[in-house]
Amino acid sequence: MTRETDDSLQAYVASARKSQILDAATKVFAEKGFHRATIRDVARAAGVADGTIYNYFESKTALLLGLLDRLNATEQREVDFAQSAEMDVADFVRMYLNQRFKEVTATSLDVFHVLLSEVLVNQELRETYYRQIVAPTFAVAEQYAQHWASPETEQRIDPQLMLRAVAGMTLGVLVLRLMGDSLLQTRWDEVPDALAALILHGIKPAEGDDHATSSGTDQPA
Amino acid sequence: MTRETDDSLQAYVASARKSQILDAATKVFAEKGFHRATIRDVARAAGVADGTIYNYFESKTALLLGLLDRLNATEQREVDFAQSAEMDVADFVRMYLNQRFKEVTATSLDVFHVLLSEVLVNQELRETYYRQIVAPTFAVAEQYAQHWASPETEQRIDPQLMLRAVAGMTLGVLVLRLMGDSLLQTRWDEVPDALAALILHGIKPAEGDDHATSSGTDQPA
Amino acid sequence: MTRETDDSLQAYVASARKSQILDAATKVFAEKGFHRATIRDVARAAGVADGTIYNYFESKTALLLGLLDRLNATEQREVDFAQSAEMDVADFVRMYLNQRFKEVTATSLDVFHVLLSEVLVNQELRETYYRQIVAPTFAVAEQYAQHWASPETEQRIDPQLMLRAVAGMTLGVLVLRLMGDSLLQTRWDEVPDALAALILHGIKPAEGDDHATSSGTDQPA
Amino acid sequence: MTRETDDSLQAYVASARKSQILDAATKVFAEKGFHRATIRDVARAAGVADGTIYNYFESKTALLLGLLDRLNATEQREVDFAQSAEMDVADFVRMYLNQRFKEVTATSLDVFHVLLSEVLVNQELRETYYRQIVAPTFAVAEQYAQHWASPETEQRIDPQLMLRAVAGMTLGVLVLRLMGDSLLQTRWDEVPDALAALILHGIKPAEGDDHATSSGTDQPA
DNA sequence: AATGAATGAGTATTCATTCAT
DNA sequence: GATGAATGAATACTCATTCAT
Repeated sequence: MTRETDDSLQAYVASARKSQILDAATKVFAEKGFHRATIRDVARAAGVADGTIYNYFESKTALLLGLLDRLNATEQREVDFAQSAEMDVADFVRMYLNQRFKEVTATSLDVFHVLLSEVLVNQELRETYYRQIVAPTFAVAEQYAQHWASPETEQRIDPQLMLRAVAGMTLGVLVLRLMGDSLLQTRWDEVPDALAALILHGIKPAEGDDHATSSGTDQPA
Repeated sequence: MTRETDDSLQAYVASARKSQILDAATKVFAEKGFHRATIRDVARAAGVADGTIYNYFESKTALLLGLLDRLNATEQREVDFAQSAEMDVADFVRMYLNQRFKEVTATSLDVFHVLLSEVLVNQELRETYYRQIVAPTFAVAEQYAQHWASPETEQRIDPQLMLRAVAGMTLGVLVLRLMGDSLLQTRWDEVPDALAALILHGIKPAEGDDHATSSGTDQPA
Repeated sequence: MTRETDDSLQAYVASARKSQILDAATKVFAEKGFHRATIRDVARAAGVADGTIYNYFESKTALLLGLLDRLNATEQREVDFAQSAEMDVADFVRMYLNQRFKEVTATSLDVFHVLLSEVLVNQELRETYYRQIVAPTFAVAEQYAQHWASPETEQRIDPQLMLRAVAGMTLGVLVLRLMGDSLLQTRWDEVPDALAALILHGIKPAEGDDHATSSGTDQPA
Repeated sequence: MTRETDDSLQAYVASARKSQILDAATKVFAEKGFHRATIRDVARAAGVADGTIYNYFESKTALLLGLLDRLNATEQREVDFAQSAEMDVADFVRMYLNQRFKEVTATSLDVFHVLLSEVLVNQELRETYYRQIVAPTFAVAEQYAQHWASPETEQRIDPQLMLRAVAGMTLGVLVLRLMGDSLLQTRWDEVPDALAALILHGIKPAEGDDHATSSGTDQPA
C-alpha cells in the first residue's frame, strides 16, 4: 500500500467520521435544540467518545458551522436558474418550488430546523448563513428575474421586494411546519404547487375575478 | 382603607412589577438570546434582585410564557375580520396586512424574535404558542375566507393551504428581516402593500389589473 | 439596624468568608500543589459549595493572587530597617534574620511553598510577586545598606550582589527545607543565628584564619 | 551482523531516542511548565508521535525522572572534592562555586527550572531528587568539611548548618534568578566570586582581607 | 415582599494513555 | 518499533433556584 493510498484512505475515513458526527448532531440538535443538546448526546448518537468529536470539530459551535458547510456543498442553486432560460414563467416557478421543496425535505428538514433556530439567536452564525446561503440565492434570483419581467410593462411590485415576498413565503411555510402545523405536515406534497399558484395568480378564483368578468383562462385544466 | 382596596392595590402593584420584569426580559432576551441571558441579567435590567423574579414567575421559562400571554392579551385579531364583512377583498387584504405589520413592528419585533427562536426549540412553548396564537388566527381566517370564496366558483387553491401560504409569507418576511436582510429593514413600510399586491394578483405585471378587463392569457400553456 | 451598620456587617462577613477560603486554599494547595488541587478540594476544606468560591474569587488563579495580597498586607518590612538606624551591624543582621524567620514560619511556610512553586511556573504571578514582594524588600535593603557600608573603606563585594547573596541564602535555606531536608526541619530555630554568623564573618573558625596568623578578634564574645 | 551487535545497536538507537525526547521535554517544560505542557507538545518538539514517547517512558512524570537521571549522570561532585585535598580553603571555595555555576548554567538552567518547580509540588520527585542529588552532595561535602575545619579550633557554626547555609545560598541565588531578577541575569558571571567572598569573609569591608594581617575590628561603630 | 449569598447539578473541553494498524 | 485516532476520566466554571434575613 503506497503512502498515497494511505493518505487518501485516511482522508476518506476522516471525512466519513465527520459525516457520521454531523448526522448525529443534526438528529440530536433537532430533537433537543442546540443548547439543550450536550456533546455527550451527540457522541452517544454518533457512537463515539466525547473526545473524538473534538478530533474533528473545534467546538460545539463548529458542529453547527459544519452543518452549514455541508448544506452549502449540497446546494446547487445556480443550475436551477440556468435550466430555466427557455422555460415559461409559470413552468419555471412550479418547477423551482417543487425542486426546492424536494431538496429541503430530503436533505432533511432537521438541518433547517437546527440552523434556523440558531440563526435567530447567534449573530455570527446569522451572518455566515446569510452570506453563504441567503444572499447568493437572492443574487442569482435577481439575475433571473429579468427573464420574466417584461421590460416594456411596468412591474406592479418592486422586483427586490417581490423576491423577498416569494422567498419569505417559502421560508414561512417551512417555519409554520416546523412550528407543528399538522395540515402542512400531512399535505406537504401539495404545498409547492399551491405556492406556485398563489405566486402566479394571487388568490383569485379559477375563473372570473371577484369583481371582474374575465374570460381569462388562467388554468384551463 | 378597606381590605378590598388593599387587594386591588396589591394586585395593581404586582401586575406593574410583572410588567417591569417582562419588559426587562424582552430587552435582555432580544439582545443575548434566551439561553445566553441569565436571570441575573434580567434582574439587573429590571432593577430588582434575582430572587424577586421568582416571586412573580415560576421559572426562567415562565418568563417566556409571560411574554406570550402579554402578546396574546394585546392582539385583537377578531376585530379585523369582523370589520371586514363589507369590504372588498383587495381592500381587506391591504388593510389587514398593514395593520398586522404595524402591530408587529410596534409591539416590538423583539418579542417575536425571542418567542420565535424559542418556539423552534422548545416543544412546550411551541405547543402553547400554536394553540394560543397561530390556531385562533387560522380559525378566524378560515371563517372569513368564505366571504371572498365565491361558493359557485371553483377555487384554484385549497383555502386551507392558501391560508398557510399567506400566513407563511407574512411570517417568512418577518424571519428574513430578523435574519438581517437589510433591504427589508430599510423598506419595511412598503412591505405590507407589496405582499398585498402579490397575494391579490401574483407576479403578473401591471397590465391586467384586478379591476381592468383583461383578455389576459397568463399562460398560453 | 441602620443601613450603614448593614453595609459594614456585610463587608465584615464577606472578608471573613474570603479569609476562610484563602485559609483552605493555602492548606490544600500546599498539600497537593496548585494544579493538582481542585476547586472542589478547596471548597470542601473551606466548608462551602464550589460555586461559593466564585462569589469571592474570579477564578482559581485569583485564589493565588489572593494569597499574595494577604501576604503583602501582613508584611511590614519597612519597620525593621527603620528600627535599625542605631543598631550595630551584627545585632541588626541577627535581629533581622530572626524576625524574618519567625514571620515566615508563623505566617505559614505553606503560603511560601504554594507561592514559590507557582511563581516558578506562572509568569504573570512571577512578575506580580517580584514587583510586590521581592523588589520592595531589595529597595529598602539597599537604602539601609548605606548604614553599614563605611563609605571610606572599599567594599569587597558589590552591595547589590551582596544583597542578592544574602537574600538568596535566606530563600535557599527555606527552599531546602521545603524540599524535605530534615535537619533544617528539626533545627529551624538555630538557622537564623547560623546564617547571621556566616553573613557576618564567613566560614572562618572562631579564632585564627586557617592560614593566617591573625590576632584578630572577630567576635570577642 | 551478530545478535550482539544488533543488541548494542538497538541499545544505542534507543538511548539516542530517549535523549532526543528528553531534550524536547526540557525545552517544552521550561517554556510552558510541566503541567501546562502536553505530551503532544513534547512529541511535536521531538519530532515523533505521541505514542512513541510511551515506548521510552512510562508516563509523563517519568519524563521528569528521566531528566533527573540524566542530570545525575552528568554531575561529578566527587571529583571536585577529591581534587581539593591540597587546596587552600579560599581557593577551593572559589573554584568550587565557579565550577558549579558553570555547570548549572551550561547544563541548562532550564533543567533546574523544571525540576525545581516540580520538586516543590510532587512528593515522589521531591524524595527522589533529595536522595539522588541533594543528599549525596551533602554527604561528600561533610566529609570534606573536615579538611578545613581545624579540629583544634572551635567552629563558630555547626558544620551541618553551615553546609545548609552555603548550599542554600547557591540554590537561593539560582531561584532568585529564575524568579526574574534582572541584575542576577546580567551579572551572573560575577556571582560565584561574590558568593565565595561572602562565604569566606562575611560582609566585612575589604580592609582586613583574608591574607592581610588585620588588627581588624569588624565594626568599629 | 425583597434581597442576594449559597448552593450544586450540569457541561464543554482537555489530555494522558492505549492499542489496532 | 512507530503511529495517531480513539478514549473517557477529570475539572473549572456557570447559573437557575432556594431561603434565611
